[in-house]
Amino acid sequence: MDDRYDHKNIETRWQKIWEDQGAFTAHVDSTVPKYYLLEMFPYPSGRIHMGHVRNYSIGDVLARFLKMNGKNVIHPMGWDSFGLPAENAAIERNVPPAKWTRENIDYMRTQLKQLGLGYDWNREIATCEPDYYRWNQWIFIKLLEKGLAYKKRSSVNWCPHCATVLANEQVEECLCWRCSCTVEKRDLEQWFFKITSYAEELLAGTDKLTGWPERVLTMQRNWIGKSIGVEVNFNVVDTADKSIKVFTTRPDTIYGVTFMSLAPEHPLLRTLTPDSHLAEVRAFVEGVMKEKASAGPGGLDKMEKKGIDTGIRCFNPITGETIPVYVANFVLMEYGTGAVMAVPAHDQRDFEFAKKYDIPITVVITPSGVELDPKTMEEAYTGEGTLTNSGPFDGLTTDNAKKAITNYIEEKWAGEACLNYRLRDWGVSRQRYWGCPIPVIYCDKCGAVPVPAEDLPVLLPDNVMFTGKGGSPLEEAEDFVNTECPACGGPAKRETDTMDTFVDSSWYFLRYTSPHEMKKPFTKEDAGYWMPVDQYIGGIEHAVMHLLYARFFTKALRDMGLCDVDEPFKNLLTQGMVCKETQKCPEHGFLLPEEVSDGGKCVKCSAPVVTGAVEKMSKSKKNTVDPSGIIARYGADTTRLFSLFAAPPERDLEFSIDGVEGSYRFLGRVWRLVTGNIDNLSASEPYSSEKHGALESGPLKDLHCATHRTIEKVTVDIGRRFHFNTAISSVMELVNAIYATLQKGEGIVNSGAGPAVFREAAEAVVLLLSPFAPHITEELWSRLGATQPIYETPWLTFDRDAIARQEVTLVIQINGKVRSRAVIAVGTKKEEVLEMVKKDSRLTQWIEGREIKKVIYVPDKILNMVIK
RNA sequence: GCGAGAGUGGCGGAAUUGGCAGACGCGCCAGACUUAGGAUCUGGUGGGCAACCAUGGGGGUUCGAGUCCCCCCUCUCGCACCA
Repeated sequence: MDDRYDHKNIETRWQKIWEDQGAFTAHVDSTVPKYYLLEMFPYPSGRIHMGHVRNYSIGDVLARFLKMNGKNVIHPMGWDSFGLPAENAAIERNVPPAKWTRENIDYMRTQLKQLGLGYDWNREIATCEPDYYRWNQWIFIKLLEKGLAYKKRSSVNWCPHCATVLANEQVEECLCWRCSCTVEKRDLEQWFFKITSYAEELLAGTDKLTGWPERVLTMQRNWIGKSIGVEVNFNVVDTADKSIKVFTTRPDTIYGVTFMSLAPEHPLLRTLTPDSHLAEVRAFVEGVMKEKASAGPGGLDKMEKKGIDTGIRCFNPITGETIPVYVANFVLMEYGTGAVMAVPAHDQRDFEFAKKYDIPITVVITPSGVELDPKTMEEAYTGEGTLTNSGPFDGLTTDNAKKAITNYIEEKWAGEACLNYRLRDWGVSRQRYWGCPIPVIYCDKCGAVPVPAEDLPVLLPDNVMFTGKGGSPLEEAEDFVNTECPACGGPAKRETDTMDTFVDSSWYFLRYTSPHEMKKPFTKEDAGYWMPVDQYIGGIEHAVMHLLYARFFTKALRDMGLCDVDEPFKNLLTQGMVCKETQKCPEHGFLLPEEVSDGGKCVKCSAPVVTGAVEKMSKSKKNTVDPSGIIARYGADTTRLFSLFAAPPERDLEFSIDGVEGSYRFLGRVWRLVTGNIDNLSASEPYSSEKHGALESGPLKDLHCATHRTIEKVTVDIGRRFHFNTAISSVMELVNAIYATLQKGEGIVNSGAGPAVFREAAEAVVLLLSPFAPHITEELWSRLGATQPIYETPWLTFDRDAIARQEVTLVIQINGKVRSRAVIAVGTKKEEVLEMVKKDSRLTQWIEGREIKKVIYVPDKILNMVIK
């Protein structure tokens, strides 16, 4: 008997069959409902990690399930293959980035195939290939024509270590998101995409994305940061036409303004500060700048609020009062107008500031029933209330006053209502080599000229030097830089910046629909059929940047007439992280498993090793697991099954080798169930009541019922809830039930309808398990005599009659405590149940001599008697 | 500080609509087969001798609460001087 579960053979064989037969090739077919399933494509870093395994296993379960359910599934895969690591490899190991990247892609593609993932590899794309990035450039030029791409000099975040510009989103608490070194400010000419033009639509869209997790939507709303308010001009005293513009969301408090605060970077400080205060203001501003630069991570919020009087005075346009203008360290130049009208009574920051510098506090909002006294107030009152000390507006509620005072300000030409967004335009320039060249040529006569569409792509030159000295290698590539002006033919120079790699990933899902199109990024027909992505799956780390940019691109492309979708991703699933416990030596820090001896000692110093917290797998914590090793030892099916069984997709997954063993054991159990009974199973066809007659009560009927219940549960769990862990557990239960039936006696499955019911159950196990463990199930399916592979086999439907029970166990409670159970016919009436209860000996001790005050009866479920 | 999510056996996790808490798996215990077992199969396994007690803690609603309401604690994530 050498028919053991040989995962290696089975998996390579079926992977070849799927590939040879083009099992997962997708074609447009308007007669079949389409389903676009997409997982975030990986950066080709060299090897896949457990996070990929999890992400792609989740996707593959859905792809296979939906295909079996009659959907025309498109399930593509590709490579987000521009980016820094390739360049670092070039600097450190002298490998050209293109070579390094392509080799990584080849290796990782093999790894993905080893997992048995059902991708349409005909649609594979790599963003670093010219036939992809030429369309990046094409779109860039379109954006330029539409006024959605522009260049401006601006202060940017500069990472000295990575020698590049970072987007705001790539800066976390003043540190570079990749290398964690302190980010500096630099002034550079940068290309920007005008995402702010779409701020309102991007925000409004968050209310329509009902298939997205609420927290992702919240993060995007926060990021867009819309606020409704007024810009108000405060005229400067002793000048004819100078004014300072402030932005406020609280026009209702304008009668309470007692001073104004400017950001230290505010340009008017230079021109308006009187000579008498100039030296003092300059010293203060310089001090604050220094402090900000050295504050480091999270330092800003800990900085003490301070400021000084600039000597400038201006008029409150509504009250006509003269107020002092301060410069304050907590006012942000980046937000609003960089100037704030200060209302100490109703803003906590202004309150603290006013207390510190003895500035008057005027109360203009009265909360209901409380009189505020500026002398005794200990904090600002920021809530709603009724206006007071506000001239004609006294007595209005805050809400009404906002509207009324805004109108009044507009009537007096003192300002206008406006919306303000925290969202900034998207800076896309990167001083890097391994990215998509920005298709612009600079000519002394004609200025910045876009490269004509027929000259695309602007190819990345491969004869460049990597010195690692900072700056872009493209700047040194003279063949690349020196060119002709497309407009006048004169000598000109190319833009040497490349695009942020988030540009690449902002439309790749559209390219998948027309991966071989030569004349356009994609065709309207293909996109029209396949888009939007029905289900997108990926990590929560992309909640803001990638997903917001992709939404922006989709809308911009729509407005260029290239496609008809408003939102690219209908449903979004953010999977949890893959974690594992860490091991730590007090002396040597985190340890690899091989650095821990059998006795739990550090191999370097013999100190006892502490098993630390369960944390996200990362190289620095030395708690990673290479999926290749797991696949080699246990097989792809086991690896997939484990990563789907140990936790629901959206939660974190804790890796455990014992759990992997458990999954492997289960597959072995399924294997033996089918192969060990193959003669019996082959001799029959699945049970049907017409052919085999109705089943009498007993083990066979129970097994038939369990089979159909499992079909129902797995169908719902995969299709509606994405709870693969419970789907798998219910298949395990069915397997247990089959074994238990076999245990009850050989005769049961050998005679009468036995073989048919057994076959039906075994087929259900194989088919229901197939999205999770596709190889072993294909193998067993063919051994069961199937002529059609599982991926072409329809999903199982369940028989309502088989599930319907004739009898149920009724729980009988006394005062809410379970005291007995009774098997009753479905639909038994309350009176009949009460009759039975009276005869139940387990209940007499509770009921006898007591008064039954109340009886609650939930048919077929529970009977609760309240007694005294 | 604001917002979101979570807290259930020794562990990962079930419980879909307020109705038997702990499915399924891991681990552990016992047994069977066996030269052997890290294979396989079978049984047991929240705590407590029991009545009973148990879903982070405390109140409440209800015949009945892991599930609903109020207060509090802890953890994770996101945002954070946003005017």
